[in-house]
Amino acid sequence: MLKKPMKKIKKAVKSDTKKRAEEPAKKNIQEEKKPIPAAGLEDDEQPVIKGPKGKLPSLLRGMKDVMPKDWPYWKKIYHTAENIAEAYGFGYLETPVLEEASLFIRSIGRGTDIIEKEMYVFDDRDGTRVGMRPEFTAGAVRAYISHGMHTLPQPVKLWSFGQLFRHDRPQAGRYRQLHQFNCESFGAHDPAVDAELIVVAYNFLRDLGIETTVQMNSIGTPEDRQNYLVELTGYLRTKRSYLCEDCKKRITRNPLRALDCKNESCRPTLEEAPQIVDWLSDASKNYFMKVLEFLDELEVPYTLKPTLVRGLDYYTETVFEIYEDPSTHSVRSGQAPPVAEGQQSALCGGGRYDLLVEELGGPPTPACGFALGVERVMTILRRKAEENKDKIEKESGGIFFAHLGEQARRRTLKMIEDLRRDGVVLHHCLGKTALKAQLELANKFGVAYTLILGQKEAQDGTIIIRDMESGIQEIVDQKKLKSELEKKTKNTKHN
RNA sequence: GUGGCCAUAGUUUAACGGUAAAACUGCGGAUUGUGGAUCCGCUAUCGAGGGUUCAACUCCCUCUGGCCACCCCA
Repeated sequence: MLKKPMKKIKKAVKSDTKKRAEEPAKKNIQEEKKPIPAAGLEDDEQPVIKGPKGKLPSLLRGMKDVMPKDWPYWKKIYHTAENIAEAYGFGYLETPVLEEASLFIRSIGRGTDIIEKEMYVFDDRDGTRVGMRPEFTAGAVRAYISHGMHTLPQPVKLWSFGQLFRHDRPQAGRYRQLHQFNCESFGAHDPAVDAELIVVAYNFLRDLGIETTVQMNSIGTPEDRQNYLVELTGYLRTKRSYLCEDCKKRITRNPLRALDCKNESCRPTLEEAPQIVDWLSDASKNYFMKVLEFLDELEVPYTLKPTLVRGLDYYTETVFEIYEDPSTHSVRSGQAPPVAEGQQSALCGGGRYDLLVEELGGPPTPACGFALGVERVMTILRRKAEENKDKIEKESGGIFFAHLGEQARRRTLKMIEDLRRDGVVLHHCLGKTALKAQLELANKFGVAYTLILGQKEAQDGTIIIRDMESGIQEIVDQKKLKSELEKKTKNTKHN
């Protein structure tokens, strides 16, 4: 019925775009791309009812819709995060997506990629320079200070879950709008705090069925690090000719990254490079040892990774990253896993930042935290679901309500309303009159039972309950419907 | 930000320098009280713009988008 009009609309759309295109045909593309502040609104303000005008705006690069079929995964991840965080005594904190840009710049650091090329920054209508949060810590610190949380019993433990924005080049497991599960612990300089955070992240992943290993390092105090960097760059410079092109660039840009070089030819040189551990003060070394002891105690598997540094400026002492344990990947002979590319990137990263609170204007407050990439976890869960064919998504169940005849149709809504109030998950389609069509739908929804209310039943005050698997039907008094359903759904649940 | 590969219906995939084929899904139907079967019908001017050509989805360029590597990060 709708086909013809649709076709017309589509054609109209096409010809419309063609006309538009023809007029400014001589204009080059750059001109068209110029921001058109007022005109930008015009299209949107047209009444949409008449049909689409022009091309459907595409999804912004690096953005992603969460579709109904994705939701079971999201739900699972969110609830796992919630359960874990609250079990460990973290309180939920939600800070705004928008903050003064300077907050992020000051905390993350001017030279970092996140600030230099990834943060979404713009002037608000009142001229305030605002940034969309590229990470959680800065906002949490701001909240800690501005709400005077240092007067609360320490440590103050906070967890957050939400979206972040980074104008990065999209890739598998990497988006411009991303979600993180974030935990912070303020006010305690205590190895147990670091260890607890790691355990929270580790257990979260384990609860989701992901086996991981933690990579640990300490980068000491800023002074330790500075001294070490001088030494390291000095070393790399002397060995310059032995290094690959990338590493040569890294000497000035980010010497610590060079240590991580995957290039075989660099390895011998880099293995002899000075290690940061040797440049830590005794206090830092001691502290780090204690963190590791706690991890041993907690039976968290970890490896030491002297090359581990974090990309954010505020870190001090303990830093860690969590990766999926490669040995747990089910390897299919010869074939590369289809979706598994995200495995190389860290699922979680974090560390201690003892100076940040004070730097941002708060009282001197040690702190530690981690961030966990939800999309990356999701990639793994998806892959696992595919491999094991255990579908989280197929939570079949629920009930379909079919009706037949005017009288029944009229009563249907009311009955559905009552059932819903009792927590029954109901599907129905009042628009369809044919019972056949309704049963077809019921089948597609995958419900366990279909209720059939026909003319006869409507008059008798009865209703049919049809078991969709066996096809067995029974006629029940409408008044007994609730109790009958309860019985049945309980039974199926126990099965 | 740099480099490589890619872009056809909702999805997965064909073909061809002369206006596109199929599968799955969806919707409608096969005389309104019975589903998961079958059959029939409908749904794409081929990501966008420009160029070459009598003619382009098919060749070239630009843009946009996707994937991957680097970079970086979660």
